[in-house]
Amino acid sequence: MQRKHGSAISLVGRIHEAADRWLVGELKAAGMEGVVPSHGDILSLLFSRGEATMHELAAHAHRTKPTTTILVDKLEAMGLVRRERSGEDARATLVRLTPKGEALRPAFASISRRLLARAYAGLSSAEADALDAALERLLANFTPKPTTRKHKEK
Amino acid sequence: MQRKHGSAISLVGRIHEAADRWLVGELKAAGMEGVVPSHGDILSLLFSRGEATMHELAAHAHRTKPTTTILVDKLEAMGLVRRERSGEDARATLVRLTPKGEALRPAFASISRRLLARAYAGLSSAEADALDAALERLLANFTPKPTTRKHKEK
DNA sequence: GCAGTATAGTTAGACGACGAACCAATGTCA
DNA sequence: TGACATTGGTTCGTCGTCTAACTATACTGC
Repeated sequence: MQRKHGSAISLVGRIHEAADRWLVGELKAAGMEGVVPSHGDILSLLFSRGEATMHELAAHAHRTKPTTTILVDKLEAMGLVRRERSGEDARATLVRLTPKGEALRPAFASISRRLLARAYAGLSSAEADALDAALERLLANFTPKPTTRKHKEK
Repeated sequence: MQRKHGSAISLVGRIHEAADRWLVGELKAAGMEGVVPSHGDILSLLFSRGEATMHELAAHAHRTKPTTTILVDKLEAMGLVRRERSGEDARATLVRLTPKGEALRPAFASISRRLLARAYAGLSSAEADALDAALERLLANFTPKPTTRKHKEK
């Protein structure tokens, strides 16, 4: 009996951890010591949208609201973002980049680019596409709620 | 430039989390409330080897030694394993299954089997092989070079 | 208007994991 | 033989994350 396929889940866990470690190192090297991948997800939405509510940030980072509170607390303490009460809905908090946060945009873009380059290194374009498709499938296989939502963009 | 081909890292993180949640649920359903995937890695080595040192368990579970100490503490508190001082090397601790731990073997095998079935569901055998190969590649891409530990040149 | 419910966000407590520092036993070698 | 380095494990403090419970504001139907 040859070694059968079946290591995907274990590999996925290890890739996740290795990529996170790599990211933390790059962020630190770029002068963002203590910034962690989830902070990156927060910032990434702000870079593309300008402002966002805690709720939107949580959804984009795939983190819970309490976690998002803590993440934004830290970014605020680092002076990278600021909170602002929404005028339209007094319950909502709008988070926005400070100039200091905005200044990180290029470093972030560079790290993102290098992350992908490193991840897909050694794979042909076709292999990369097949990988993405297979991973989407795996995720769907483990996602409890079948949202039955069609992919609009693929 | 067509979009896409670049979500692998994000997907990997989400698959990892989703699979962990699924596993925790299955373990709980099998009467192992509070047992977590890393505990499963510990037990899995014991099922196949009979006994192991803390060091070996840590390596197999891809966890640090302090973490492994805590993991084994809990399994011991649950009565699933016991520690034993090694006769050959008084520094080493041998961990072994208790009868109660041994009794979990079939439930564990079932969960493992269903984990893989679920993960690879919807993929052909060729696709599954390609996925495994691509994931091995990704992991290698992020694994700090263990080979040349001398001066590195880029 | 107001009661009941839903939504935005925070606080509190728990847990898994890690790095640093530590102790104890073993190995090395002059 | 004895000093020093190495290895096996644990303790301590911290971090990121989660769930549950809480506050405050908004919405809805009568």
